[in-house]
Amino acid sequence: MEEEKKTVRAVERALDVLLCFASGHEWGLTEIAGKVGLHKSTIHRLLATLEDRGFVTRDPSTEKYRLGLSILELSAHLSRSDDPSVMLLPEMERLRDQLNETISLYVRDRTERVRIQAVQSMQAIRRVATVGARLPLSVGASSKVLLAFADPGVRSAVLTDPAWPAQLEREAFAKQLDDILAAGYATSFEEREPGAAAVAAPIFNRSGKLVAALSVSGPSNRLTPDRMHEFAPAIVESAHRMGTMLG
Amino acid sequence: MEEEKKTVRAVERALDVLLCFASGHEWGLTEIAGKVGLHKSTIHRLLATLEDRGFVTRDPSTEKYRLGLSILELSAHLSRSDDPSVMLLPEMERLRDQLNETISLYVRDRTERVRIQAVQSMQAIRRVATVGARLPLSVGASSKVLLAFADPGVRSAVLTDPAWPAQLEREAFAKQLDDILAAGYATSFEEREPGAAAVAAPIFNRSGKLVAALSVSGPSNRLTPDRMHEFAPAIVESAHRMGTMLG
DNA sequence: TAACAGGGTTTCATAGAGTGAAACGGATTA
DNA sequence: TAATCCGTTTCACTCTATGAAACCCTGTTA
Repeated sequence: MEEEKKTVRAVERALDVLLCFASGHEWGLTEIAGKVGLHKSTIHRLLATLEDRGFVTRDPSTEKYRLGLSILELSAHLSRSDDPSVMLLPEMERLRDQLNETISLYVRDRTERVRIQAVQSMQAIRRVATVGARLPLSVGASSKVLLAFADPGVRSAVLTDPAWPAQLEREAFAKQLDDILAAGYATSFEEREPGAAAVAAPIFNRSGKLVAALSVSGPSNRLTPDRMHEFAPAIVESAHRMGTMLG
Repeated sequence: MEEEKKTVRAVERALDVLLCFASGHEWGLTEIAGKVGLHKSTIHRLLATLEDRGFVTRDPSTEKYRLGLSILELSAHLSRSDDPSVMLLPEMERLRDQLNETISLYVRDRTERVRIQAVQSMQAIRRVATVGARLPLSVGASSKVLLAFADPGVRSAVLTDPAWPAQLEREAFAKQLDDILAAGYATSFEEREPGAAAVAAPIFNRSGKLVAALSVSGPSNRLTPDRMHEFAPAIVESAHRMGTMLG
């Protein structure tokens, strides 16, 4: 049962160090060593390398490490003109203006989902959504959309992943996904965060492949279950229109 | 004369692979191997590692590599609330509205400068500036500001850097920097790019340390030398106001 | 149809690169 | 002055990253 990994350990470790900065923006060397479970001297060398290439910098005042400008440089080249997160922005803004709630766009990345675009509601009480956030695929309306409408192979692969939460009853969850598949959209009510609710619909490209989930989220007192089902047709239609904009 | 490098070679190479994506967004394995000068199999392993951690992905259609969503995740945590690029945005927009030219914010990163923020002119013909761009420190108004007002140690270190363009006459350049230091701002006319001109002024934080250069740039027929000197006081004043906003 | 070319993938022996324990140094606090 | 708590440096050992070569595709040329 030998798992042949064709990866480079030192690089894996360095990238794990970088990923520490996905939660919180400033860490000391020892803190990072604790987080990734490696010896101080190892982290020291990795950080020196990352710093040399501009991926991290040391804050002059606090002496702690933070992300460097190379990340900025790379992120500038992330979105291309045919990128969904750019192409779909106008339609997202239109939908936001129509419903006046926060609109997010999620894609699946292995066994998680990533928010690749968001436009905020204008209301005083609103869902605040940061682009780039990485969330579990096990809860939330968009998660269920990303699983329900995925290729069957993807769905079963994710559900049988060892990292999948064990307490979640697979039978019931799979049943729920089938219902969503039939309904064409998903809702969640205080599922991931108390006080928050969301409706999500799938976006397919022209060749019928699931590319993203479009979600409308807000406080649960405004987005009641009734209200969400009322919104659903508009969201499904908007998601459909977005699909036709993609290759 | 052994330079003791305390960095990790494999990680350096992996980061160099990532930095390939700072120019152009899509590369094949062999192309990358050519760019960084390593063997195909080495690049293959490094890319597999980067892909495993979500730093690159393969485009399903073209089979080429491009940046992954982990970059997006990290870039979301780049700008903090006390980040100049966020703090100074309103004032940059105000200045743009006043002069109706493109406004950029540059910081020095070792022997280069990086555009950390930009707001575009509304005119039909305008300077288009992408955030994150990395430019040489040897030409352009902002470059000269970043050097002229830097600590003397920094200035001489950069000017004597082996990578500094040899044809540039150091004497004359140093003289020019001193003039800029006296004037309080710098201009450049078709210096880096034909048809483009710029004025730049230094931004100091409350403790008097140079933190960034504020630049106004546009087509050289609008930004004539005369016009730039006319604009200068407004730009210097705006830069000064920005400085008071920073810690 | 065979030969070729140009991408990506896999294997493998070898050297030398990365590793972590421990010791060191420099702050800050008791 | 002792005691912490970081970050830095050193060093012997082992394991890991390396690149040459061979291999596998798919598409192109003769």
